[in-house]
Amino acid sequence: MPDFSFTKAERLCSKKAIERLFAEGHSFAKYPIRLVWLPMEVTPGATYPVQVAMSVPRKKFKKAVVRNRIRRLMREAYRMNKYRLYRELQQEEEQYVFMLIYTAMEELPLGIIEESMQNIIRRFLKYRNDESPVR
RNA sequence: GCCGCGGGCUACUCCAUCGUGGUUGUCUGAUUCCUUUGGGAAGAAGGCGGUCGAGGAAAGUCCGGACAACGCAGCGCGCCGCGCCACCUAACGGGUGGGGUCUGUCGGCUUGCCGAUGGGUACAGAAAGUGUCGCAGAAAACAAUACCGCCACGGCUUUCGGGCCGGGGUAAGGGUGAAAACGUGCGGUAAGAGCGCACGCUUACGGUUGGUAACAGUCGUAAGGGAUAAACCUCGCGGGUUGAAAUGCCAUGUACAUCCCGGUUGUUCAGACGCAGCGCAGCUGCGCAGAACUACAGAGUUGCGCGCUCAGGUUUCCUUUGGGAAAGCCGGGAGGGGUAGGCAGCUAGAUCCUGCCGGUGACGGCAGGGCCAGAUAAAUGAUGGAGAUUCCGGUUUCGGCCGGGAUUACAGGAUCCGGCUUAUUGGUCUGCGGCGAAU
RNA sequence: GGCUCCGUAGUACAAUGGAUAGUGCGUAGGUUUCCGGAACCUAAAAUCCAGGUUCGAUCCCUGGCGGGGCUA
Repeated sequence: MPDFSFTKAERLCSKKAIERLFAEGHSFAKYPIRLVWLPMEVTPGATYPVQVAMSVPRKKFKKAVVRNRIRRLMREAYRMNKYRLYRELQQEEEQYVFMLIYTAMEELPLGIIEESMQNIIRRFLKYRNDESPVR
């Protein structure tokens, strides 16, 4: 049985790292989520191959309750599917930081978000070595 | 029972699995330190278990505080806020009770007042001064050059009813306007007018009665006065500034680095110490450090000014002996560099619940019990089941049964409280008014 | 988190508390021209919302809504 936990070490908390991610990262979108990603130097002590942050734009969702709800749904979808990502990356010994941005204009049910998350993980694993950089 | 208006309370419940932030117990334990090499101490992270984990508005950030930092002799001017009275409160622009005023409903009649019962109310001063009042209207605030009208007088005219012209009187009537300078009656008059009188109304002042007071009643005197202060303003009261990104500590890092601007003055004085001179008791001079006053350009006092406080005042060189230059010191500014990590602040408090007592009430007092989020790219979610509520469809022996759906609205802590405002679904309790029925 | 400013036609801006809210550009129609441009004429089109003060509100006051700026 895969590990479904989602601890602090798996979250992206450093302000510097986030700034670097947006400055140098690559991205692609699969409705309703956009992924921004950046390979990092491999540190030997790291227990997780990916650190991730979720974001819901305030411009599209003015109410804090709605933003919180969508972010929780995104986190649930990531939590249930991240094992697919870890399985491959832990063999290759690669290190990445992710930013998941919600791009839809309305709140969607968990099923659609989860499906999109699986698609994004699959696409990332396939194309991560030949994506062109953004910005 | 129905309808309308107002107020209070509440915010689906339980179980299982996965996941999550704090805290705590226990186990494992990277790594570091000490060491008598036996061991001991600290401890990132993780496993398992216990326990707690968003709101009535957490929102808007509109008021008031707590708390913190800096500041604080005092005075004047300005600015901002508040504004019936009393009380509550830590405080308030909030609340409670009362007064005035406006207004809805009902009843009564003397038809514009009284009574009952609700609701609203930024409600000090317009009789200190200034400003404004478009259009209409004769006139819009020291009343008025009187539009229609009314009136006498003079002149002309006449069909003898009157008509026209002139300079006057008149604000009672018409008309205009949101607003026209007390109301009614009588007197008065050429016609009129608070011009006079009676009754009444309003306002101011003084007395008096009730009330803590606002205010109300009453008596007397005076007056008859447009509105606007959410126009300027006057009066009274209050206000130091900033705001948890405050503030303190640790870590990282540079540099007591660079550039620009301004300032760095004099006088007086007693005593102590050191040195030198002399006529060696002592006196004089110089030095060191000190006190008082003072000039300077600043800084602080966070709207400004006065005032107050603070700090700078040394060294070297040049010199025409007036001073000048450089460095140091003090103050201000520019630009640049570093960190954006951790700990404290940070959650036990004007606290919550229950009961009793005081008060019309807001609220206060006493007793007992409870601990109720502390995150920091920021924790509450997902799945399944049961109950409850509710909606739709079918069925019915009218009790229900079956199937499907929804669980809702508004909405997420960010230092913490007290209010206000705004958003809002359903349920429930309750006050008042009306209608209907029964007794 | 705190502070501050603003909201008027499609757009950029005006408007002592007072008549039918004005100007430029734009839009639509017309005149002119062989056609178009330019010019001229005409028209449509707005005070963010809800209350209050006032005889009367774009303006004054209160409360919402929306937008911008400053502050590390």
